[in-house]
Formats: sequence, structure tokens, C-alpha cells
Amino acid sequence: MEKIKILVVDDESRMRKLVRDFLVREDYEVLEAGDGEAALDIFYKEKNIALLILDVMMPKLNGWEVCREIRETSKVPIIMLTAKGDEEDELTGFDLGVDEYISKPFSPKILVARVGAILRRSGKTEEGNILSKGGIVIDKTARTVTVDGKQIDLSFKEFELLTYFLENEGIALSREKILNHVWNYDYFGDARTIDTHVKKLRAKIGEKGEYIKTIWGMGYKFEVE
Amino acid sequence: MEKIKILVVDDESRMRKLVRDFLVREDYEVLEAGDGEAALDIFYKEKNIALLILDVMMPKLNGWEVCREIRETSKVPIIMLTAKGDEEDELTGFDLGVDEYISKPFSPKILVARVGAILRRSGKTEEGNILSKGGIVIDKTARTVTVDGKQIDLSFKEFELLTYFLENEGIALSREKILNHVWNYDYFGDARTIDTHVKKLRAKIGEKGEYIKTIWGMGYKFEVE
DNA sequence: ATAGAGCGTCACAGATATTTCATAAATAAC
DNA sequence: GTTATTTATGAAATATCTGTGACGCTCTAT
Repeated sequence: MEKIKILVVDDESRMRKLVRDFLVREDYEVLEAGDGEAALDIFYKEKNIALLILDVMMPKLNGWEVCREIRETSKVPIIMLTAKGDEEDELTGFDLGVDEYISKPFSPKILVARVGAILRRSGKTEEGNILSKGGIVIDKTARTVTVDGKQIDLSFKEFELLTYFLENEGIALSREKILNHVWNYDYFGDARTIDTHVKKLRAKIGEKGEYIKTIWGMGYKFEVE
Repeated sequence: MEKIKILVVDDESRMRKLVRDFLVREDYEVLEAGDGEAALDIFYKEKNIALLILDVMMPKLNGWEVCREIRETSKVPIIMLTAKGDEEDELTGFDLGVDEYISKPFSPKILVARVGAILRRSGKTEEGNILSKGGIVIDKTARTVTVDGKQIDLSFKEFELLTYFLENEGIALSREKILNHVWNYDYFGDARTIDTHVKKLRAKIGEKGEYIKTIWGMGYKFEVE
């Protein structure tokens, strides 16, 4: 399973490093941003970020603004870091949909514990139903697919096919194999059918379509660069 | 609608009164217990408590013990009150499944804000009895449904179906799954039956009917967007 | 007995997906 | 370079699925 991604946003690199070190030790994958704008960039680009840790005081966009912007489109859990005892801030945060509020200075152990608690709560920890490779995210439970964060509509067969590809990343798949898995094993049709579906799939996932490679005389292979 | 019930457990009656006053002002119904045993008694007797606020230091059963006991059977949100800076305690709490941790002395406003945030997050106001998503509120106890505050009449099956949808928000449900859950496990009828009920349901909940999404070739999914 | 609500079934139209097909383009072998 | 084979592509043909209204059956209240 891929690691859970956490985005840490703070303008002090020392603080980011501190947080990162503790989170990495817990086997999370940590992304960093030094200001609010960078945070939004990364958030939208990565898209399967499980949690945000936001400092309030930041240049360009502050923590509240980032939070508000993100909440327009996402329910990703957010932890806010604020100066100690700033009660008004804390109240604002809850209105904006902040999930936790930790005041500086804080103990990294507490931070890690809260991160764990939040992820446990949001159910994002144990998921066998999310496949994510090269910016393509398949949520089998919700039956949705996003490419670089943007959701795309796939038909039934397209969904099955793409899932099959991602589940077999780096493995060359013969047409026969594909037919047996994505279609019924007793399917007796034109093997060209696969080509057509691959074509549509490539078109729908845009430039990432290149990840579905043709293996001449054999079949296809999904491979991220 | 019935008020949301919160159980406040603390051996100091002064503290209980303080918390209660603030919560009552927010229109919650507050129950009180002076020790851990009393807390468990009340929790099991009153079936629909939405949230527990537990002091750690108490006679008979302390907060952790109460928490552990409750977690055996229930996922009800729990807020713990502990002495300031007791970091070890806080860490223990998260392991036990505590949702929030507030150190004394605390500002009642913060308490109220966190209570609100937790209840919002848990999606339901009363444990198991009220489901609320996207302006659709199902009161399982009263067997009523309101859409944007306006009550609507649903037949038995429609009610069951809508409930099943809300309980599985964001999850793609195959017709088979729906049949197995909303109908009997041995039901072998026409799958079109579901369509018919979905149609009626959509019509009855008006524009919110769009939340019941069709997943072509697969089934349906309830999703607030 | 009758009317009405709830439920399941059905047929059909419209929507959507899937497959086939013809042809162009690409690739490998010679 | 030429030829044979394979793949890509667009369009057309088929197949499949969903939405919908109608109908009949059962149960209940009147």
C-alpha cells in the first residue's frame, strides 16, 4: 500500500523539518509548502493528500485563507497550528471546518497522536480500495477516477480496464489475459474490441494516456514513466 | 426535532454546572454524572447520547476506564478533560479512542466550539438515530424525513432505501447489494424494482434527488456534491 | 364492498455503452 | 524500400441499461 500523504505548510523551514521528522518516523509521506499559495498548488496537483497541517501565520495566503479555499472543494482533514492561547482564532477555525487545533509550542508526540486519531476517524488509514499511480487515482468504493485531481467519467468497462491496468502496473498484459480478466472468460468476440477501449481510455485520461503502452505483437502495459 | 444529548461526567458539581450552562445555551440537552459508574449507568440507560465529556480524575471509575468500557460497544464521540500539560495522559487518550482532549482550565467557548465541530464531523447528531447529509435529515426513531427542514412522507421501502443510501454516502452500491440490504436476502425479484423506488424517492426529495447518482452498468451512489 | 396506498412487474422509449468494421497509420521482417 | 502484420481511429451498428408510466395485486381503513 502506498504511504499516506500529509502536507505540512509553514513558513519556517525549521518547524516543517521538525514536524516532518516525526511524521516520517511514523511512516507517513510528508510534502511541504512554505506559504499558502504553494500549499494550494501542491494540494491540487497531488490530490490524494490525506491530511493538511497548516500554520496560521504565513506570507501570501495565511492559514485561514488556505483553509477556506480548500473547503470549497474538499473535505480533507485539516489541522491548524496557531499561536498559543489565541482563542478567537480557534473559534474561527472551527467555523471554517478545521478538524483540529494545536497551539504552538506543541509537543511533536501530541501532533503525531492527533494525526493518527484524525486519520483513524476519517477512515483513511485502511483502504484496499484506493489505487493511485502516476497521478491517476481510482477509488473502487466510490467508483470514481481522478486524474491530477480532476474527476473523469468512465464507463463500466473502461473503469474495469483501467483498474486492471493499475493493478498490474509494469506487467505486460496479452490481449487474451485482458479479455479473461476484464471481460468474461467465455467472451468470444473480436480482440480489436480491446483496442477500441484502450483508445477511449487513453483519450479520457489525457496526457496520462501515454502510461498505457502498446507492446507490439503482444498487448499492453501500464507503466508510469 | 429532539435535542442532542450530551453526558457530562465530572465529580465536581461546580464544573458540571459550568459546562452545562454553556451547552444548554446552545440548545443541547445535558445529562450529568458525578462518577464513572454513574456515567456508564446513564450511558447504557439513555440510548441516544450523542457525546460524552469525561473528566479524567474521578472516584470509582476514572475517565480512562469509562472510555475503555464505552469503546467496547460504542463509537460515541468522547471529549476528555485533563489537567493541564499532562502529555502522557493525552497520548493514552488517543490510543483509547478519545476524539478530543481539552486541558483544564479551558474556556467554555472553546469547549462549545469543539463540541459543535465533533458533532458536525460525526455527521449525525444523535447516535444512530439521526442521519443528516446534504440537507436531508432522517430520524430513524421518529421515522421521519425532512428535506431542507420540510418534512416529507415516505413509504416503508422508500424510507429504508433512503436510509441505506445515507448510511453509505459516497459508496457505489450495486443493485445486488441494495436488494440484499433493503429487501430480503432471498429476494429474487426484478431488479427494475429498485429503479422504480429510486424514481419515486428522487421525485419525493425534489432537487436533492440528484444526490442519488446513477452509476451506469453498476448501480447507484448517494453523494452530496 | 370500496377506495387508496404500497409494492412489484412489465414494456417501451430514450440514453448510453459496447462491439464491429473499414481504413489509415505504424511497425517488423526481409 | 517493399511487404506482411499489427495497431489506431472514426463511424456505424448493436447491445445493454435506465427512466418512466401503467397495471395488477395485496392490504388496510373506511
